[in-house]
Amino acid sequence: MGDVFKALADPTRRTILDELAERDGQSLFEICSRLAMRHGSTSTRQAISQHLAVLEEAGLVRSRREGRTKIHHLNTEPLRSIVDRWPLHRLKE
Amino acid sequence: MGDVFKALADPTRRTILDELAERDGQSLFEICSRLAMRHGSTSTRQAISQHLAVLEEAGLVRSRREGRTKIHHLNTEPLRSIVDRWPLHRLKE
DNA sequence: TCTATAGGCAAGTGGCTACTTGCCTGTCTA
DNA sequence: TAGACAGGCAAGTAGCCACTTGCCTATAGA
Repeated sequence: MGDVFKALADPTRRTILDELAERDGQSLFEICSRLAMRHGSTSTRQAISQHLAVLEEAGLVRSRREGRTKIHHLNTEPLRSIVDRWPLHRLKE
Repeated sequence: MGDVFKALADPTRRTILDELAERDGQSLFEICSRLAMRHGSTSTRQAISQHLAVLEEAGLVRSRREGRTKIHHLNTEPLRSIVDRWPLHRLKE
């Protein structure tokens, strides 16, 4: 299991999570084109592919094969480890 | 303002936040010794100092001077940007 | 079957970053 | 005021990481 925090450290990977949060279940090429169109990304397919691998290692993205395409899904459950680790409940003191 | 995610990417920095969460308001030397004693850290004073600077840049640590010592406080408010960014409310679906 | 499509694998490269090292500044106390 | 104590500054180094490049595998459709 990869490091969730390290996976989140890269801005491109965070944008990928944004994109999947907006439209879940995209293929690699869909993510590439939508990232370029809507987020002004210049990353190549290989770069995105490697980023997705890191996100998958960290458990933030799950994927399933469908023929020759690979569908990617967002999984925010690992983020709970961040929320639970430090006390967030100090609103006003 | 520094990058909160990048600040959290380093395990040593996360341990510093753990330590401050347990006992808030410590000096640099206190953090150093307690990190070595209780967390098995081997980091030098300078390393810790630089980590604290990164955490302060990210707003996760606030500090105030008290004579020749510098007291460090935990500030978890920047963590909210992580929690609010992606939908955490998918418990079972 | 041939070709286009969707994606994977692996080596190489440049830049960032954590850490070290050495020295310096400011503050308290005897 | 001298020395100990708390911390800062800055240059250098080594390892990691994002990205590229080139080639390969597998599936779908004509």
